[in-house]
Order: sequence, then structure tokens, then C-alpha cells
Amino acid sequence: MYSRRMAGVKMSGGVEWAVHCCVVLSQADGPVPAQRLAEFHGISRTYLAKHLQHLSRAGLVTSTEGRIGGYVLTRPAGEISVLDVVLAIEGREPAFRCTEIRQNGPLPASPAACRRACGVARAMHAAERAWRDSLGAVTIADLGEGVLEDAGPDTFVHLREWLGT
Amino acid sequence: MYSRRMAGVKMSGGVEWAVHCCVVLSQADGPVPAQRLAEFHGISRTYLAKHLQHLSRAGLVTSTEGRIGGYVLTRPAGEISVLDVVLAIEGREPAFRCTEIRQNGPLPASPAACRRACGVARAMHAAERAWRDSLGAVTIADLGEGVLEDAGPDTFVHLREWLGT
DNA sequence: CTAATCGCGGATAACACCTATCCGCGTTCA
DNA sequence: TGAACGCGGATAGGTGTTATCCGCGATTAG
Repeated sequence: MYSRRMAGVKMSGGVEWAVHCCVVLSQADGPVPAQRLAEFHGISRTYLAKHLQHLSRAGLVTSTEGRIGGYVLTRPAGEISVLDVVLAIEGREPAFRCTEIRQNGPLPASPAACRRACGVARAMHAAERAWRDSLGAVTIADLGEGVLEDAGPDTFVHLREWLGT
Repeated sequence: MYSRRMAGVKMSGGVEWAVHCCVVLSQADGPVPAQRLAEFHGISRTYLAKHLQHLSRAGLVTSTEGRIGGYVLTRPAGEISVLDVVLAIEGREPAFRCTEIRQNGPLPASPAACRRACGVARAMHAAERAWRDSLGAVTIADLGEGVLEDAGPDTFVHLREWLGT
């Protein structure tokens, strides 16, 4: 079940789930349990719970335990970027890690030459910075507005009704 | 041996090897065999060979078989971007793949609303575009110049001497 | 008080991909 | 002919992703 074979190669599929959940949370009136979020998106409840725990540990959401518990955003949706969510799920480590192979072999780079990072690493890190800047410029609130544009102004009204069920 | 635990999480470690190899090839006078490239960088010969085959299939290098065979860049180093190498090794598929979970659950998005790509997907793809643009702006020739700045003007002279050995 | 609901963390397992090696094949050249 | 070389397939260990289940503690409705 739920064998969707999400991203496959590189980005964890849980990122997509987490971002969509944040959009839902931004439109909810109270705490929304993982059960409800999973049901709404038609995805695995147990696995989504793992990702929500990551969001909790990253400080993006607070969880209330007990009978009517669930998740609530800790900040206004306009102050939570897509990058925040991605980093919470995927981790904060850069995708590219330089192994300094320039220091290997018969003609290793001198320590003096290694004062600056390797040119390859500089290019990779600059690209990642551009990627992060782009994701950091989009907020959960922006995504919510996009949904309204695409699906109509009543969309979140219906969502709130269903959440209240 | 060679248990370097390269990138770890996301980007294939072979990318780093491949880019460095392209820089070396850009400074070589003739075909350079995989054996030589691996020895120069202090990395696994058999595994590097696999990555070089990817570069060959992507059209970035041509391989000459036989006794004095090896690899040669197909284009001037100024016309080969780091992005070209990354795509050749990692594949051309985007890191983020939208699974359209907005069409799931009790309140699925209407077909009309799905004429545009999902807002989450749009943000992710825009970020990847920024990443690719950044990598596409750096060429192998740029990296070669960077090496000269860091390691001195004689670096590639020594490299060519060693390759001629 | 009890039971149901809920988040949390650990254990577990299937699966895919990355890393790495080895082999046989065909090619080229001394 | 033999040595060096690229190519493709087979193989295998390691790691990360995906997914599920369990017990625990917390909270609240009845």
C-alpha cells in the first residue's frame, strides 16, 4: 500500500508531504492530528508521523498530546519558508561534500594552495546557495495563495469544514 | 580501500571525480587512460572507469580504445559546464518529483485546478533551475584558471610532465 | 476512574541506490 | 602475438529511503 515510489533518485519524498501538511496547518483553526493529515492527503499515516516529528524537532510545529492533540504551526505561515521545511526533513547537511582529492596522488596540492576551498567545491556550494535562496523566498503563505488562485476561493473553507468533521 | 564515504546523503560522489578528471583532460596533450586519471587523483581505477563511461555516453569525452587509448574532451573546456558533468553522472531527472497528492483524499483538486503544476512543484523546480543556472555558468576552463590562481602557474606544466611519464 | 485518542521513540524489514570490484570481450598498437 | 585499453555485465556490501508496528506517556471525554 502507498507504494508510490516517490522521488526515486535524490530528494526525499517526505518533503512533498511535509510542505503540503504545512499548508493545511496554516489554514486550520486548531491542532490537526497526523491521522487527519494523512487521510486528507491519501498517504501513509504511520510514515507521515515520522516526518511530522522531524518538523516538531526543527521547531516548525508544536505538538499537543492527548485526546484532542495534533499539530500547530509555531509561526505565521508567512514566516515559514519552503526551505525551512526541506531542511527539517532532509537535514541541514549540504548535498555536495568535498573529499579534497586534490591533496591525493603524485602531485598533491600544497597546504598553501588549500587555504581556499577547492574550485569544484566552491562552484557546488554556490549552486546550493542559489537553490536555498530560491526555496527560502517562498513561504507557506505564498503556497496557500497559489492554491486559492488555482482551486478557487472556497477551497480552504471546505478544508476547514472537513477538518471540523 | 578507497572507503572514503564520499558525499553521504545526496549527491553522488562520482561527480567530484568526474569534474576533476575533466580539468585534467583539459590540460592534457593527448588521450589520458582511466588508469592514469585514477592514479593522479588517488582514487579507485575500476570505479572511476564507470563514471568515465557515463561521460562518454553523454558526449563530453571521446574514448580511443587500444594500446595508447584514453579519454579526450570533445569540446573546448570553455564550452563544458560543471552542470554538463553533473547531469552526465547523476542523470537528467529532476531531484523533485511531484506525486500530485493534491488529487488524493476526500477533497481532491479538480482537473481544472491541475492545469497548472502544483505550487509546491513550481517552487521546487524554480529552485532547481536556479541551481542548474549556477552550475551552468561555471566551465571546466574556469576551474582550470582557479587552480592556477591557487596552486601557481607551473601546476599544469608539472601535470603534463607527469602525464607524459 | 476508565477508555479512547494522540504524539513520541525504538525496532524491524523490504527496497533502491551508491560504492566497489572483477571478468570477459573487442580494439588498437608495439 | 601480446600488452594496454575501453566497454558492458555480474556481483556484493553498505547506506538511505520507505513503511509498518509496538509500547510508552500524556490528555481528555464519558
